[in-house]
Amino acid sequence: MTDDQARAELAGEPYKLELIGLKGNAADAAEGAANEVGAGELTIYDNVGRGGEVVWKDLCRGPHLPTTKLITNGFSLMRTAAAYWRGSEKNPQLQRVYGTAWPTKDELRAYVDRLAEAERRDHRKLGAELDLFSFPDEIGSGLAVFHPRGGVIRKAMEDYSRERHEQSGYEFVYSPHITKSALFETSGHLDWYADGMYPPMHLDAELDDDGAVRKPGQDYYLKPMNCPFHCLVFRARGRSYRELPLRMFEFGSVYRYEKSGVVHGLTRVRGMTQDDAHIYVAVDQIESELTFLLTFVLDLLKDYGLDDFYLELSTKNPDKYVGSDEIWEQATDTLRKVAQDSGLELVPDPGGAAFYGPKISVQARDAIGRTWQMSTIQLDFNSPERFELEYQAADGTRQRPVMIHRALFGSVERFFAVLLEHYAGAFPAWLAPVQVTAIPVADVFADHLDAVAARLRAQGIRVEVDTSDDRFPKKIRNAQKAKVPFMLIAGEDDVSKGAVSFRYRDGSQKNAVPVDDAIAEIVAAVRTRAATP
RNA sequence: GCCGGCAUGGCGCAACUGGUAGCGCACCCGACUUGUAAUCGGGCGGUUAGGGGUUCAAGUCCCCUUGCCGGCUCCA
Repeated sequence: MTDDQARAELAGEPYKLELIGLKGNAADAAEGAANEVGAGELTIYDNVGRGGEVVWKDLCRGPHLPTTKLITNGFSLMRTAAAYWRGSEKNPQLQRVYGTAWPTKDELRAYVDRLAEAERRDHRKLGAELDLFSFPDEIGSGLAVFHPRGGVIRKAMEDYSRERHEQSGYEFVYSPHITKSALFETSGHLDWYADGMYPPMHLDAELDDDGAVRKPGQDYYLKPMNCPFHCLVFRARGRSYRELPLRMFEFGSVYRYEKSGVVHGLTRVRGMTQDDAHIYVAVDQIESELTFLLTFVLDLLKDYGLDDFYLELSTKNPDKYVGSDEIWEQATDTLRKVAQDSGLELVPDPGGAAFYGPKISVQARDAIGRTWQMSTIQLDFNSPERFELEYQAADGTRQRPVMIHRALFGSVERFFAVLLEHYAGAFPAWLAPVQVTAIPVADVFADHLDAVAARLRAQGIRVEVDTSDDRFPKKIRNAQKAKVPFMLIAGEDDVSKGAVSFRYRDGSQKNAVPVDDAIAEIVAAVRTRAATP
């Protein structure tokens, strides 16, 4: 039908009238509205009740099912929520009702099961159950504390990361949590991202009795990023081309004032620690350094147990960038080449780049097939300029380095959450907060296990002997609930043979294992960093 | 930030249309000394997130604040 006919039919529906007005509008199509209204003829479908009467009618490109009876078996309403009209927060909100429809009841059930599985693995729930971390209200939204058990995991994660960075030629730096506003004026963050920062701490000016300024007032900010500090480290003395690539690494804690509605467990927080590195390279080193870096990143992620990746290439947002088009193009081409050479799937993300340069991000699929954005590798032509970074080249000229930002975990908190959900709390032995629980069948056998535990501890294994007043089956249950990878059990039989019974987290068991063998197996399992059933 | 929902001991929950907060687990004490996911008994613990209001009376009703959950938007 024509637009006018449609307007007449839907005269009482302001939003529908707006859609009719958008039909075929090229400008809106470019913004993604093309999916809402096609450019062809308008069609309106009548939705008919049991008696054949028209219950309501709606614009729809169609086609429609002749009857909803077809899907009543696999249909379920899931939830309701508010959504902005046409996806813009400037527009009014409408109530959106979410439903899901499947060809069969079984497929619906499978879908609902997947949701239930994701809920079972929810890191917020596991974090409380396993006593890993919490978000006390008194501290504030999006600000976590790690409990001892979570702290052990986090320390193991960080220790291994440090070890690998050290082997790969990174140097460790440290920077403060707050800084005068001047630093973020230089970096440009106050211009672009002041809204995302915690508001400043004002220090008032100090005046002499005669009113002269003795000490000017000052604004201090919590840092939302580490890069400006690293640039200052670079600039702290003259640099030579011989030092490049110069790789600076820091577990840097940053604070970002995320909007109240977006904080979520450990995956979206207001205070976090980034495993942040900034690499300063000469222009002709970009490609080789990126290749080296991507290999490093993927290898390390694999060691933490993620092995299913694809890459995303985020390119220039035409409304939000600095630097010349030429250098953007060149950098984007280099990133694309390195990504393609990796052999991984490459997905474009047009307009997704930061204002200062394009990036590659590594997306990882977890144990139940969900994807998480993990590491990012970003090129930055802007910061070296703003901070006037220079090095002396072989020919004696002064050159400007290019900066590469990269975070491998993204943030330690977020990576912690991803691993917690990936493993559903059953961390591999090297990360498990308690690696071995030793359980005597009766108190009299505890000495035997104490001796075994002492030997394990000497090898750096985290082991506890359960000498509580609980009865034996309860102790098994407790260790099982805590998802401890290995249980060593000793009763009369084991003690008389100088052995232990070796129970795994999956419930399987080997009896009469000589103590030496049990210790060797545990030490080996921890050192290989392999997943533990 | 926006829309909607929610907030009861550490955790999970209960308390009819307003009528002086209960249970399980955890924790503490005692008994039991046990062969593979919960031994028994006793006890501690809450001014019902915080503040204000309505009422003879508020966990229950109203308002504000804080926080959480589901989305939207955002994510340097």
